[in-house]
Amino acid sequence: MNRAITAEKSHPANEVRISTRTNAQSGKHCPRSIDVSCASCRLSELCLPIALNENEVDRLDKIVRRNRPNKKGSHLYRQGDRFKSVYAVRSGSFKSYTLTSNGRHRVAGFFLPGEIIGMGGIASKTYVSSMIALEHSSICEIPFNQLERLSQQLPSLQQRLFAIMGNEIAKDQDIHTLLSDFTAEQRVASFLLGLSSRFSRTALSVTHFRLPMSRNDIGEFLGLTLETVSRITHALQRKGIICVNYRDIELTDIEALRDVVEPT
Amino acid sequence: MNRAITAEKSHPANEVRISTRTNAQSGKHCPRSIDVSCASCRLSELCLPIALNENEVDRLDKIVRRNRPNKKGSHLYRQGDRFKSVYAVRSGSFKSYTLTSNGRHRVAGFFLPGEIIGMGGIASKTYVSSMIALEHSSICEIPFNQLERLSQQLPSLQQRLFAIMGNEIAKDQDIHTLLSDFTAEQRVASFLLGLSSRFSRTALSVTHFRLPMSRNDIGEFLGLTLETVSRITHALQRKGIICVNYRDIELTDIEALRDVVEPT
DNA sequence: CGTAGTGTTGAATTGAATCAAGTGTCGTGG
DNA sequence: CCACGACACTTGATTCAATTCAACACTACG
Repeated sequence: MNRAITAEKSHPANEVRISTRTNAQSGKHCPRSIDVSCASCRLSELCLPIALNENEVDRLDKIVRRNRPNKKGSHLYRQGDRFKSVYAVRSGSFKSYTLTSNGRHRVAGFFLPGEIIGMGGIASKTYVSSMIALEHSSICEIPFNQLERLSQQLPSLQQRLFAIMGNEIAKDQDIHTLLSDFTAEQRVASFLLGLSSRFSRTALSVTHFRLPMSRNDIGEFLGLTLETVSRITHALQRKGIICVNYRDIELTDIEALRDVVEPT
Repeated sequence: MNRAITAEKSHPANEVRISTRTNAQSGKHCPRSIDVSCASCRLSELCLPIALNENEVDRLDKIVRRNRPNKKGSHLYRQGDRFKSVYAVRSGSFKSYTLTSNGRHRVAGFFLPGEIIGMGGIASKTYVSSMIALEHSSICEIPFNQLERLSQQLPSLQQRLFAIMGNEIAKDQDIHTLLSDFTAEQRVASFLLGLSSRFSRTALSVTHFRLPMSRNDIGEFLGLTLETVSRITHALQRKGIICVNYRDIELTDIEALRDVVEPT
């Protein structure tokens, strides 16, 4: 049915290499390139640099490490590792998961470009979950003690950090609502809407995207089984609200989808 | 069965008044008193002042407002109110709740002495949940822009704030696990253990305490109905693991309770 | 001392999990 | 480049844990 050509697909993996070419449209570098500075990164309006002036971004830039891209399935860090850095997703996507006491997986969250990873480890000095790349991805590493020191000198950076962390806390409250109040159908609908709005900041289309995660991942995140996720997506399709083809999702009626989450 | 005399009960409500008497045992003021300084507050090892030196605590102390005690059922703030301050619980307890789209309540969390309230509002500049006193309680108000300014000058305060917020993020992940993975029995057991360890920092007994919240509150927090909470607590009692008498809880076999959460 | 609110308990119902069998897709190695 | 095998996904039948509905008991507060 849907032959999706997503933004991801337009960057074949073998195109990822050191590059200094500028992005034709925006004058900003493709975030896949290793040597992109914060000032020239296409994601600078989403990420840490918001509200920093040119000089401040330069100073932030000096402590950011742009590592080699992460292969699909590779770990950024593991639960229990010593906390050293937070990370900003540059391209691709990650999932964080914990191993529960009974040995089962549980997905704690998904992370898309522009989002900050690893803040759960600040207090305990230990990462509280493992982080794994869902596809070929790249990140910026920011050593936290340096970030702390710098935000001591740059009030707007400190402010930005408090805001990012406060936002994380607020977001977790929404997940709490979802898990304690919502039916399976509401959860899946809410999940798709959330992904859509997060994709909208970087992807080509708000209504048509490719899921980077499996049904099982979605289930473990939403507190459902993979079978239920599959059943629900197809039920939503039968109602004409979305169009599913494996990981290819098209939201054909966003209003109806919102109505599933909050019946009016 | 259990005639509980809790720490709370030993401070009759009418004892709460302006006072400069020092606490006989510790030389520190009773946290109920309105004019207790941070330096002399019994909770200083739990709250913001940890890791601050004398001079730093004094400067923090200057921006803290010690408001009149909150009556049971009174609101500290409401969902949607403009964010101005974070609060430290001095005595008593609070619950935060949100009104979901369908008009139902949902309890986001409970807050005990020494814990910090309101950080979800930092990013949006608006409180994301309402906060209500579960009993006669008192708090310290800390205007956030002043706190930000001060932590710009005091590295250890900034560090402490990052740690508190990071801890909040890590804690939310545990709740996520609880809600997506645990059975009703595991949730209740985990909830009781969590309360116990939090009470242990300020209350007289780790194994015997009085719940400040109703079965309905617990249910809304754990994603269960009040009937289920009631059934489970009595099932745990029948197994000899706890002893319930309305809001009076005694953990008679903590090891067995841990075993309910993580079967070995 | 009465009553509204809070908690307990039972029976019936149901939404999602589990168990099970099959189909489709994609990455890999020949 | 194609074929194979592993994995991901779909779909159906059955089971079960928790909800819902309902009636009643206890407590605590004015």
